[in-house]
Amino acid sequence: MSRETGRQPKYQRIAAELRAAVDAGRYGPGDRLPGENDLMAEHGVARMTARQALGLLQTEGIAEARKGAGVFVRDFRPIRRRGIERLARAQWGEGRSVWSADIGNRELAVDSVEVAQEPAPAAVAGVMGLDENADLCVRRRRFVLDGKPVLLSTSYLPADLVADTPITQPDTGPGGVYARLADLGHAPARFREEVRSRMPGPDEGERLALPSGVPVVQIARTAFDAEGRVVEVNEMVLDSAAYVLEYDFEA
Amino acid sequence: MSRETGRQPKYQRIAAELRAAVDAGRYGPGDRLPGENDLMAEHGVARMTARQALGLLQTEGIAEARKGAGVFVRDFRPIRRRGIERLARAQWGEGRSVWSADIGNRELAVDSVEVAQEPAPAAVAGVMGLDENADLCVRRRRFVLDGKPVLLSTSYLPADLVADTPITQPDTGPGGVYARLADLGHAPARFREEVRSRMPGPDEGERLALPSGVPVVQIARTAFDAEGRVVEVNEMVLDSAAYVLEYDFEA
DNA sequence: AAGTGGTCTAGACCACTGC
DNA sequence: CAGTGGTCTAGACCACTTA
Repeated sequence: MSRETGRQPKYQRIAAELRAAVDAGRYGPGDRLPGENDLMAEHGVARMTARQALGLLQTEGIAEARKGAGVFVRDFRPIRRRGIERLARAQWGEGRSVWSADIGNRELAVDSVEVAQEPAPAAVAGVMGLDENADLCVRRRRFVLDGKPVLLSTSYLPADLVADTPITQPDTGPGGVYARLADLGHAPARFREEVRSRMPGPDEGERLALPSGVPVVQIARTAFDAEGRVVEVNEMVLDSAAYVLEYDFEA
Repeated sequence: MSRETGRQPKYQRIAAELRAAVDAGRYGPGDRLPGENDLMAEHGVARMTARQALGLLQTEGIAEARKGAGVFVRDFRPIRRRGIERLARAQWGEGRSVWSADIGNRELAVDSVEVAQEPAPAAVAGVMGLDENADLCVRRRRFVLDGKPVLLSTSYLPADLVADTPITQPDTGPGGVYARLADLGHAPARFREEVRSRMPGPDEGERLALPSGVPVVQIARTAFDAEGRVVEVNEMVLDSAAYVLEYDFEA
């Protein structure tokens, strides 16, 4: 009878109903939601309308479609990435975090490494105070957690600085790139991290195996040595559903 | 003749073509892109297919639809938010940033203030070490830049600590909440910021006037006084297209 | 083999914007 | 008022997953 639906598109009403059901716990992480056919029958709408409703939940990161299988509730169990190790644990101790996050038994591993010498992208050249097209050593890595890719890292270093060092090799040895920079007398002394968020490009979405509608976090980390020279720029692209970034600092 | 299109859906091909045109600068920020009717004619596809292509660009944050007007190229001119003021300017100086950002003449202003006493949300109660349902002073604010809302801030403070102080008033006086906490002998000494990104809920999208497909950045800032007591939790939701977060720190 | 989501068509009506 | 994007229908074929 009634018609108390208000002036809201059908697909939004359907999405709101499903969203409420998830919030209320009637569907938990990993559970299968009603599919297109279910919604068409329940609400008497066309396929495209049911799709719009389910698409909205995916856009919001609540649900994830798996071809041929169904639409499922996503879970959010992020890695906690501490930007400032020095302060983190010592001063506070654990347990005072807003978002719980287990790193626990799960293992973060490098999936692929690629080292090349390339001309500097404009933004990186600007930060380093180089000419565009000046050569850089570029290290690209992909990190996987439990088999799922979660982080793309592209590290830029001045080619002249790192020539003929292990930094130009896939395996940089114990302590990694920063230890090798220290060997060269250019240990990083300060860092600047710039953080933003956006939707992935098609290439990034693929390399991170992202369900559609999941944003990425982009971190541009600049490393300065004691003299203030920029010795590295590292551009990272993170699956936003996989990470919480933590920064601890003093007033 | 040929059929060298590869095995890619039409709407992705159309979107890729538009994306390339934007990247190549053939469409600049604010320019109008070909609309649904244009794409239907040019590519000989149905309306829904043209819509999918344009929808993809919006999902990626490249374009923004304006009802009745057209689809336009978005621009990204973010505010630079410095997490760690103490270090930022003194040690480096400006100009070594990957993403340029002007704050310049544009003014960040508070749009609405709302103060209330409410029971603690579970996550906040946990951080503060309180019982759930313990009363908190809750301050909700919205910030606008050039008339566009960019930040929603919800600040939680222990009700007993701030009772009968200006903190319970909309206007907290010079120096704001932190100055008043200092007056009480609980000046914040340390901060923890937890940063994540996700798609906005429908309410957030509306309150921030977000075009569809734009993610938000969520910051949970915990303030500790010198004794380690949690004196404030501030949950912020930012328009990701409006902000770059910067954190400077030492190795 | 049955069911699922992914893509696509060819129509339609509406509200809104811009002139 | 003409054009735009927003919503919606009623079909269709395909690739994929699950069993």
